[in-house]
Amino acid sequence: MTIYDISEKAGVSIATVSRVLNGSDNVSPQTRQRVLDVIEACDYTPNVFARGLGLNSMNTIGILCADASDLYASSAIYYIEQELHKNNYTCLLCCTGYGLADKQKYLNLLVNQKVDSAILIGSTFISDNEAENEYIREAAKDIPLLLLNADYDCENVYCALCDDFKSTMQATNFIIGQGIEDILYLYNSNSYSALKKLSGYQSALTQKGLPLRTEYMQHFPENHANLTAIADFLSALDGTLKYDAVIAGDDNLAIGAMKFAQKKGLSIPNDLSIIGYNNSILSRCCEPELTTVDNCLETLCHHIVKTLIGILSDNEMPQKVIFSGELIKRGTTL
Amino acid sequence: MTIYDISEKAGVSIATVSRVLNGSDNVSPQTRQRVLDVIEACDYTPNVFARGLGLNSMNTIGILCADASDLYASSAIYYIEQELHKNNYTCLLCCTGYGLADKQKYLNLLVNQKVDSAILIGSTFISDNEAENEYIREAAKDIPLLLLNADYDCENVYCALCDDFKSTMQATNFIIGQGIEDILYLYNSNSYSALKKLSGYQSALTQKGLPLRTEYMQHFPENHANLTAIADFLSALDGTLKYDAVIAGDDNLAIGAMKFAQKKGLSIPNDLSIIGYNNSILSRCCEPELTTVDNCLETLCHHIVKTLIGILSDNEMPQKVIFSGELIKRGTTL
DNA sequence: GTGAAAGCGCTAACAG
DNA sequence: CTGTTAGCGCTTTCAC
Repeated sequence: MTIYDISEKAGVSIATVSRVLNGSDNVSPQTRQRVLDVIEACDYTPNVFARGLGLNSMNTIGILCADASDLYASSAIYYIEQELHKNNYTCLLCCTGYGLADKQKYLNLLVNQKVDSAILIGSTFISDNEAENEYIREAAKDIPLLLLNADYDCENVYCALCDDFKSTMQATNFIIGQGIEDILYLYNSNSYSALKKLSGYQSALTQKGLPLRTEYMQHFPENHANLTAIADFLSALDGTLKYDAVIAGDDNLAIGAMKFAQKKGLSIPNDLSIIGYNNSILSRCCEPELTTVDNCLETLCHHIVKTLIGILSDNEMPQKVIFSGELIKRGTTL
Repeated sequence: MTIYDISEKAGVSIATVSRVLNGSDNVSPQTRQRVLDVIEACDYTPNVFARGLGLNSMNTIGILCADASDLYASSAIYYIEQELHKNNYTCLLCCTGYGLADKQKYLNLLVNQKVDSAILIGSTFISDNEAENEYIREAAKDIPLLLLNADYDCENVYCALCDDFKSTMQATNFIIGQGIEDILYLYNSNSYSALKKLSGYQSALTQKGLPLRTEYMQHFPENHANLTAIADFLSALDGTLKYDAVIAGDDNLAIGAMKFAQKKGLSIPNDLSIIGYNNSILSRCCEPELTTVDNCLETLCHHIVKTLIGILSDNEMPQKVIFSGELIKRGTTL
């Protein structure tokens, strides 16, 4: 069933059918209805490939994430897909992993697949080593790029992010406000956003006249889904370092810290305060529940899709929007 | 840059370029190399839409899930995407939600998008009310459908599943073996797989001569991501029902039961044993860690993609494969 | 082993 | 308001 069949049955030309299909005004109501009836009767749907070839677009948006099973990414994917679907876009999903070469390959693949745009989830796609961002600049020459929770200044690249610096600073201040000065910062990535958080931690300490001690900023080098490994990592540190609170770069790390504390017999929050980040489901499934930062993921996702639709409709859109996170106080802090 | 440009620069016809591009044998080594050099030099990539139009395929597989942020779905998506990518397929992701109408619309959308096949994640897509599966049969007329953890007998529909009946029966037997007879079964869905689990629970009881009491099979009607609501649900039941163990249809529900127990001051597993399902990250982030069923998701995903590739290569493939789950004993059982 | 040419099914000038 | 027609860029017979 093609546009030719429909045009024949409706007694019009294919151009008219195409007009009806694309909602053009230049069709008389009667003709339009006749065509619509035939389309309906035949249950006809235009061939998307032919349409794509003609329009040079298939209304597809690429979604890039390192790992779709990661809690942050999977929630983002869900929100984004919902919104894109409402706007008649289809989602091409790619899980790149954390290696630069694969990120490049995948983004390039999306460009070649002629997606209308790509959304990159998480700051892992932006490095503080500018040379490693070359692939972003390159892709942005072809399609608009939307970064979720990453900050990068480049033409045709749009960012929506949570102010991780401020949130982490607030979290740290909250701990300091309770008279705790020995605070371990635990992180897992060197992405832009991870470094912002770290720097928020540092600023809070500095502002209060507390010393910056590098041994109190620990980088956990493995996958944060391995909770036991996180606990073991802290155990290995034990004895060398004395601290009364842990601020973690994400909820997984914080849960790892809880496991460490439980193994060591520490009472939370009395002996050890813990703050996570992301307000993921993990923060609600432990006991006590985890104090964490809500980085307004849903808001960010809605915003990013709205921006995307704007761009694709040739509207001028802001290149960067920053939302504020919120500290959710639960049972792991006093 | 089109195939015409390449053919011109290489001094051959477009047919020859096309042959090189598609790995046809009928090209002399010298010509092939000359063409490849030009392609390389120009960084040329064929237009996917034109290719799609000619071949009636863009090497795309649809992935359907109810909710991509669900732990089970997000892991499945990750595994599947990896495998498909290795086989040069691209993934179109759709999150349908749990309503039948939306599932239908989305599956139909995928067919119209001319995906080569669709993978449906989770048994939510199959109902025990046969009329509601009509959309599956319909779509299967156009493209092969692969069901992950659902069982449905229909031409062009292939299933890979974990034997949820057996696993739940084993879990129940394990509890009974500890002398516990009052076992609450908590579930959240009426999907095929959910009913299989329930029936595994029942069979275990029956085999041991224990009574089947409907009030001991509780259906939690809300979203299982709301852990507090699960705990509240059990609290509301409190007093009307006496039980010493909870077997849950998934880890979320089990965590909800843990929260209930903790609120009530019950000691786990001494006062209450709890078993979850899926071996998700939730099962490892609580204290004590959750005894749960590993339903070999990764294996299922690998298998399903292998099957898919086989089908698309016109090989005869098994329509149904069943793997066995495994009870992972952790701290919430004796 | 290679080229010419006819599609694939649609969109969008352009003409009327 | 409607029809004719020329692409879009590729695959694939069919000749040579």
